[in-house]
Amino acid sequence: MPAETAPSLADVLRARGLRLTAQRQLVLEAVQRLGHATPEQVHQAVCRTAAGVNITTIYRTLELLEGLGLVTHTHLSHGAPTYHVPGERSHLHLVCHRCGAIEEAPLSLMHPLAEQLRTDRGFSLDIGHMALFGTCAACAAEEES
Amino acid sequence: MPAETAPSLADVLRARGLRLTAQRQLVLEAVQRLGHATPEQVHQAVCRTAAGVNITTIYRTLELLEGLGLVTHTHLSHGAPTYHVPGERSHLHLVCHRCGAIEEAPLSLMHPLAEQLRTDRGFSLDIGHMALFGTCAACAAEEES
DNA sequence: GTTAGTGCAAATTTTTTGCATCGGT
DNA sequence: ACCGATGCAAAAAATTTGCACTAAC
Repeated sequence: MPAETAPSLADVLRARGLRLTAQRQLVLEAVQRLGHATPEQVHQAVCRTAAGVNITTIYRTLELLEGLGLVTHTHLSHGAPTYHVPGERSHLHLVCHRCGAIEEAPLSLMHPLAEQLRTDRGFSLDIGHMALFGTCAACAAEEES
Repeated sequence: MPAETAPSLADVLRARGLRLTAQRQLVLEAVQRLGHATPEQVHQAVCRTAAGVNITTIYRTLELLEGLGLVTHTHLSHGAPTYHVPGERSHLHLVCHRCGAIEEAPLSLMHPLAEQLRTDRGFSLDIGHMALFGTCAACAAEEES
């Protein structure tokens, strides 16, 4: 088990004098399980276990967890922020601007670029989850006709 | 002057039986000039020339222009879609998740990756404008402390 | 003269905020 | 018991839709 990947929620919270609540556990768990999900989707997932949880709490909790470094968000396709656990289930998203399809690709494709950015400008690419936009093979074929 | 970069708005519209209006000209012009801008910013820019233009028209026109391939949108940092002319003023955006800073980098960094994606999976990366997320040098330094 | 395009207002959708209550420590 | 966290309702943003009027063709 990798040492840095498992800072327990309880510990992180306690370290800052924050409280461990069922909602926070559920939200983190949902984000981990879903891989990448919008606040809406997290809400639905959480509600499947604890029906009464308010959407407001989801937003507040996601924001908190992000501040704590336990989750991050990126923007896949259309205006919907999606949250995920850094380093977990890592892969690239190739989002087709034309048909909206999302395919996944191995993260290793990014390594050379990540390396160069770090060397050249000290910028550490978040390669946890990453969205790249373009035109998928199918749509590219159509456009040529 | 590159041949493919200048399909006149009038021509594109006429080809589809659509009408050339002042608003459409102004919106396209604003997107070109601003480089990358949210609907809101486009609205403000347009209103500086033609005060009465409604935000609704901005949304509708951006959608139309995107359908015509004259502009595209991507999501920089926080939930705000930004529109730009494909191939124009091209550069990478490096968005810092921590402090929100956006720095620009030359597009050439992406070429190897773009090449590989096209070869491997037929995916044409939209390298017109592109946002990469991560931690900037300044924030990375802070985090180490 | 036709009919697409625009402006306006209202409806939706998404996210944020204020405040009383509840529950972790 | 204290004070942070939650739920609820309402506010604030952001985006979309319906419809009558204007203007491009």
